[in-house]
Parts: sequence; C-alpha cells; structure tokens
Amino acid sequence: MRYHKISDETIRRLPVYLRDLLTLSEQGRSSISSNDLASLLGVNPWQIRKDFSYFGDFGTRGVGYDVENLIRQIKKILRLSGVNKVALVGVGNLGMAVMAYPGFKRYGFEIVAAFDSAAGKVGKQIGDVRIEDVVALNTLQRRNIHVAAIAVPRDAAQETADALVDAGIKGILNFSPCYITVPKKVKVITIDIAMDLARLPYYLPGN
Amino acid sequence: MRYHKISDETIRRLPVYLRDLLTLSEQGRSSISSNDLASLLGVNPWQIRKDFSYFGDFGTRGVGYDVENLIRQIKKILRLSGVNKVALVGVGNLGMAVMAYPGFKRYGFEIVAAFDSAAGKVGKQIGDVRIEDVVALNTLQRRNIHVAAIAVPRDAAQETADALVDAGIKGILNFSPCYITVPKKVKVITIDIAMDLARLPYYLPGN
DNA sequence: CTATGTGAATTTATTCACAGCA
DNA sequence: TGCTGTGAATAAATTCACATAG
Repeated sequence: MRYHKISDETIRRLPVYLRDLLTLSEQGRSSISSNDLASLLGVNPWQIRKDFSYFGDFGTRGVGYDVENLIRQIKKILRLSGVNKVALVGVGNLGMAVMAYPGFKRYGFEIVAAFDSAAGKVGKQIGDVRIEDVVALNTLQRRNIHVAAIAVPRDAAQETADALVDAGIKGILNFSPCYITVPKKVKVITIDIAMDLARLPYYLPGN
Repeated sequence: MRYHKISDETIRRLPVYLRDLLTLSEQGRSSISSNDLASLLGVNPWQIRKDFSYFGDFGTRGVGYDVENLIRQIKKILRLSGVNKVALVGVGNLGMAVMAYPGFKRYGFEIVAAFDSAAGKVGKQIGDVRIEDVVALNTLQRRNIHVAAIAVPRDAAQETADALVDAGIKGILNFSPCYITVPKKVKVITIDIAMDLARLPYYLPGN
C-alpha cells in the first residue's frame, strides 16, 4: 500500500460499503470477496478493490475481506467510530422525519438537540429531545456539538447557517433547497430530494 | 452548437440550475449572466456555460441568459414540462414527510397515490390522497402512473420494487437504505440521507 | 467592450490486466 | 488455484483560453 489522496468519489462510496457490511455483520457473515460485495451493492468488484487499496491492505488474497475488520477500518477513515452528536434546526415535517429516521443511529449519529423559532413548538418533547428556541443555538459550542442539520424554510436557511457557524458548528447537513455560504473551514452537504426526483424523468423511456 | 451526449454529471446539475432560476423568475429577474448565476449557486461560470452548450445556444453574447427561456429549455430536457404523477409506497415517518414535502410541486411532481401494508393505515386520508392497500399496486398502470417512491423498511424494499416493476413503473425513487435490483429498462435513484451525513465527519477538522 | 460558446489542455476517475500472495 | 492489490490504459469531467457574436 502506498500513500494516495483519497478522492471524494471514494469517500462518497465508503458509507455505502459500510451500510451493507453492517448488514452482513448482523447476519453473522465473517468474510466476503470483492465480487460478492460488488453484486450485493450493484457496483464493480475492481472499483471496490481500488477504493480499499487507497487506504490499506485489508484483504487476504485467495480469501476475501474480513467483515468486522473492514467495518472498523471504514469507520476509522470516516471518523464514525464514536458517537457523533447532531443538532437539528427546524422541526417541521422534514425535521420530524429526520428526528425519527432510524438510519442515523446505525452510523453513530444521535440527534441530541432540536431548535425551532415557532413559539408553539418550543418546549415540546420529541422522544428524548426537548425543542429549544433558536436563540439558544449559541449554547452548542459549550455542549460539544459540532454537526448540525438545517431543515428550515429556504428564506431562513442562510441566517440559520450563519448562526450555526457563530455557534462553532463545523459541519452542516443542509436540507433546505438552496445554496448556503459559509467560511471555508465549515463543510456543507446539501440534500434536496426534489433535485434527485427531478432528474428521474430524463432517464425514462421516451414519451 | 454541435451534438454531444449529455453526461450524467450535467444532468445532475440541471435541476440545481432550474431550482435557482425558478427563484429568480419569481423575483421578477428576466436575465442573468453565467457569472452571476455561478456565484448564486456556488459553482464555476465556465461549468455552467459548458453544461448549457451541450444542448443549445441559450445565451446572448454580451448580455447573458434569458431566465424564462432557460427554465423552459431545462424543463424540456429533463422532461419536467407537464405534471408528473407519482405513487408513494410506505406511509411511515419518512413517507409522510415525502407527502408533505413542498419542493416536489415546484418541479411538476404530484403525489397522487399512496400505499401501505398496515391495516391500520389503509383507508386513512392524507390531504387529497387516500392510503390504499399495497395489493392495489397493480392498478398503477391503468391509472397512468409511471414513477414511484419507495419508503418502506429495508426488508420490504426489494419485494416492493418487484411489485412496482410488475405494475409497469418505469422510474423509482428509493428511500430505503439498500440496493434494489430491477430490469435494465427501469431507472432507480436511491436516496439515503444517512449516507450523506456519514461522510460529513470525514471533512471536519481533525479531532 | 461584455459575456457566450467551445476546442484544447489538464485533471480526475474508471476500467483493465495481471503480478503476487495465501 | 482464488482473490487481492496496483500500475498502466482508457475514459470522462473539469478547467482554461480565446475566438466570436451582440
């Protein structure tokens, strides 16, 4: 193994590998070849081997990859080993779904705080989390929360992002349908499910 | 303009361009340069010009692009011009959020049917849509619905996809956290928000 | 003089083919 | 022999630079 800068495309694929490896682990599978993993994931075996080769010799030739070891290594690279505390801003329909989404826990994420600006929502209890007023965002730093999800209406997204940056947030998952500007040191990943649906008709047979 | 195969990357960006162009249009803006659009979107101007050049000469040199015309052209390429009827399978937390998501209407999508397997949910009315039993999926073809969203638990995703393919569905937006196998003529786009969150810690400053 | 449109150059990512290890 | 790991080949996407049109 030699040093390589890991490409963003590889980083994008790692969570997908991890997802199915966790499932395999739950099913008691201890080892898997790149071929089998590839057909499970719907990708090419050499893509998987290439991706893995960027950061280590994980496999055993003639055998395959050890599932548990691979999980450990991928988690380490993605920095998913511990628990990642996440704050949510905006507890509307989407925010509620985000809070209820069972997939996060699997990767060590826990939504430990929720904020909204509507007086009617503040104080309400959702599971273990009590909705706080957005003015309390500045408590995030001292509470050791470095990642936040934005699920507010478009017009409030930029000001929410600004407040989060002021509160020391280092990574933002943006569900609002717009581009937000942040300092370079802050990483933003925007998810707009309408954007994905919008490219589906292009691929449909002619009509 | 010459013929080029439009790359998937370009197709992925078109809905993002469209999103902000629609906002500009609502704000009454009639024309915009690639530079201004680029800074609005957080991308490079030449990327925008290159993308647009793949399918037409939309701009006016020295002036910029006509917003309304650009919207019309992008919609035409993405086949978003009319109304796209969408069926939803799985009306849990995520399914409810999908139904309530205001972003779809903007691109001409309308969720006109919803299905669930839980007896307690079947028959319930959500807005204009009455939840139907999944056994009624086979009515989709005659109802002229060609696109469906899957928001069922992982273990039910593949069988749901199979049923949708049998029902003549041509495009699937898969919210379930797994790969699903379908015939080549059917297009699947998988959205797993946990996958996006999972690569965020990688980009955070070292800890 | 401004801003588009596009070949050419560069960079990045994917695919291949096979050497090398268990 | 089976499957990984990886240089080399190929393909694809991005960036540049500038000719061209309004």
